[in-house]
Amino acid sequence: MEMLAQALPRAFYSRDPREVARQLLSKLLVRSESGNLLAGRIVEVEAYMGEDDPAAHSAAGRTLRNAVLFGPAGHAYVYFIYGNHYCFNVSCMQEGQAGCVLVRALEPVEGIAEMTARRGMAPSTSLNNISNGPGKLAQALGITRERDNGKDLTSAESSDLWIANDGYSPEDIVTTARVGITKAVALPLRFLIRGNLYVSGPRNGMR
DNA sequence: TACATGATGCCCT
DNA sequence: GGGCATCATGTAG
Repeated sequence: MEMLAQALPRAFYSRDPREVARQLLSKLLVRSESGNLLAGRIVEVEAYMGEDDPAAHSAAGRTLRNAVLFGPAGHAYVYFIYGNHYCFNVSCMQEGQAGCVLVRALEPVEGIAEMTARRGMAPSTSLNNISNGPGKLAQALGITRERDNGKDLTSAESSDLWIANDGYSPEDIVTTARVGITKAVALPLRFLIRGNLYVSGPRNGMR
């Protein structure tokens, strides 16, 4: 699996977050950890549009925290939220323009025992409770702001975190409103694989 | 320097 | 289905 998988190039991310979001479905998010691989298939994402999107961290312009969003595409934007959780995003667009994709859920593929342990769950934990949410998947892959914010995701050689294409693509994509935000709540910018068992909470537009 | 808030998850009822 | 932990960041004062 890993041998055939190729890291997605920067050009993949250098475009509209809505397009990047849809194209990221079924790709692999991979962590290399002292010789071991932790990997999950991306099954749910959300697009954040930059300065025109009131719900985006970049809405009020560049700050110290969100600087990665204004840099080159294909880099990790990781932030700490609610005093407990990390959220993992990929920067999009050209340098100078914000915009990103939040990865909200993964289908566990590789290193499942390790991911389960990192989540503090029993080995018998159901597979669909390991990485079905942005905070959960960050914990499962050991993603933190300190370790990963700003990291280049386009190379498996120079980074221990990247996104790979192993040839899969979703049969059907469901589009819904985004989850957990208070501004621009109605925009249809959440995308998930139809019928997938590993997505977070709401499997349709209702919540 | 102080304060309000949040792209969540878990536990309780 | 609802309450709440917990803290980094940004903005106001």
